[in-house]
Amino acid sequence: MTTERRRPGRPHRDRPLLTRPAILAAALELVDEAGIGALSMRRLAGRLDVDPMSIYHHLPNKAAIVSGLVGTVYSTMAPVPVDGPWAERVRAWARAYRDLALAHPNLVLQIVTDSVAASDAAVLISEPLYAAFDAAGLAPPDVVNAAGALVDFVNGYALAGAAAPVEGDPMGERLDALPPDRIPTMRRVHAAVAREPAERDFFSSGVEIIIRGATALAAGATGR
Amino acid sequence: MTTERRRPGRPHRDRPLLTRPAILAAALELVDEAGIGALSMRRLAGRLDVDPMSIYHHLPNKAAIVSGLVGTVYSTMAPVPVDGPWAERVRAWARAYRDLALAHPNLVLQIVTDSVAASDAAVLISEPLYAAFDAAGLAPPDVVNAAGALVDFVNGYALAGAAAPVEGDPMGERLDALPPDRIPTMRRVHAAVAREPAERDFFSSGVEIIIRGATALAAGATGR
DNA sequence: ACCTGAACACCGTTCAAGT
DNA sequence: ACCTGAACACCGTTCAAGT
Repeated sequence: MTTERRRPGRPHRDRPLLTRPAILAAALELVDEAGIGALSMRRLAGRLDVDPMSIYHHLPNKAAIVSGLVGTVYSTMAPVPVDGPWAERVRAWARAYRDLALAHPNLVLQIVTDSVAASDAAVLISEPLYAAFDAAGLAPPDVVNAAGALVDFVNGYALAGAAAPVEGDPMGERLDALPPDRIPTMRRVHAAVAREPAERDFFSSGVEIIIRGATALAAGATGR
Repeated sequence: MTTERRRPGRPHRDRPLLTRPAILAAALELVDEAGIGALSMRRLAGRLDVDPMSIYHHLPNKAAIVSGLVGTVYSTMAPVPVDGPWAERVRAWARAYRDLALAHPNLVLQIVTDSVAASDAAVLISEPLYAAFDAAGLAPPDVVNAAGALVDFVNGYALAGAAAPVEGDPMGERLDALPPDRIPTMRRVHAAVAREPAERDFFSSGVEIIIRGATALAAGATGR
């Protein structure tokens, strides 16, 4: 009935107790459940039932764990169609990237930061988006600018969605608390929207704005 | 010649040694110089030549220091014209907000996160942007969507600019390091841009895309 | 009211010691 | 090669004690 005490030394197994995937899986669970602040080497080790220092034999440091986590999440991005109407492919890419980010709200900050730091994994997932804007007939600089604008928009959106999950009408309450004369337009506009909610959601509208803006920009650049 | 030793007790002055603004100013210096990771109560106290615990008499905790910092930065946003062509006002707002964020690269993450968490200060600065899109004649839902898309874009852009300051052609090198068959479009597009750099910078293009997209969306919604 | 200093419960990481 | 455990240099914050 005595709890077995772990002893140092190489484990007598053909397979080691600890593996990189097992560590990352436990870390992702921890972050999903308790937030990025709860991810510490000691807590993670506790969850794996192992000495904190054992982890360092598989991942060099905590930063490597976090970027490993982000890489794992990138690898779950849903596939995007490689043919069909280009605008539909842009929409599909935006949805897939957003879903990836929002699947792990506690990791959004790291996902977004890594995406803008342009790690290999982050660069790779952008290819279908470039291909879609390229298929639209945009000139190379326009492809880069349109894809960048869309990525930045989704990054900003994901950050907002994760930081301030919407319940009821928090924006309305917040606006009511501020001095009316400082934000007349915001109050009026928000009141109008509250009376008659928009038929298209905020995310889709942002994507549509960028799709139409990119085509307009390209048309204008080539002389209309 | 002996360095004077600090003694506990209320200081015999008409003005206290420590004030909230003095603490925030020292904290901002610390963050600007050494990064957000260098901001600790002990280091900050050292810089103020004070016991770490003294700070807690002016700010309740470290989180309050960080949000105080963000608030200070918001308060430095350059004014945006309240009349003139609406698109020009949108451009001016975007530049002012971007400049605010990039003025303190080590604080960008906090600025952006706070902006999406919609603190009072973050809401207040958006009023001129709403006013500009309202002046453009957009319907209320379109105003909200266009302003949101622009804010999210600039947030994403600022994050990218701070996380990966561009030197030389890092994107080109990164693309060269990846398997060519995985990113054919990105390679081709980037090579074309490298040969003939775009005349308009990435940030301005993003803003322009959103301005044009918003007007196109509004025109389409009203039946044309 | 405002400042100090010891103490508590944590961190990430290095290093030597086990098998 | 892989796991352990003590140790080092940090954290944020509470609490009692000074004036």
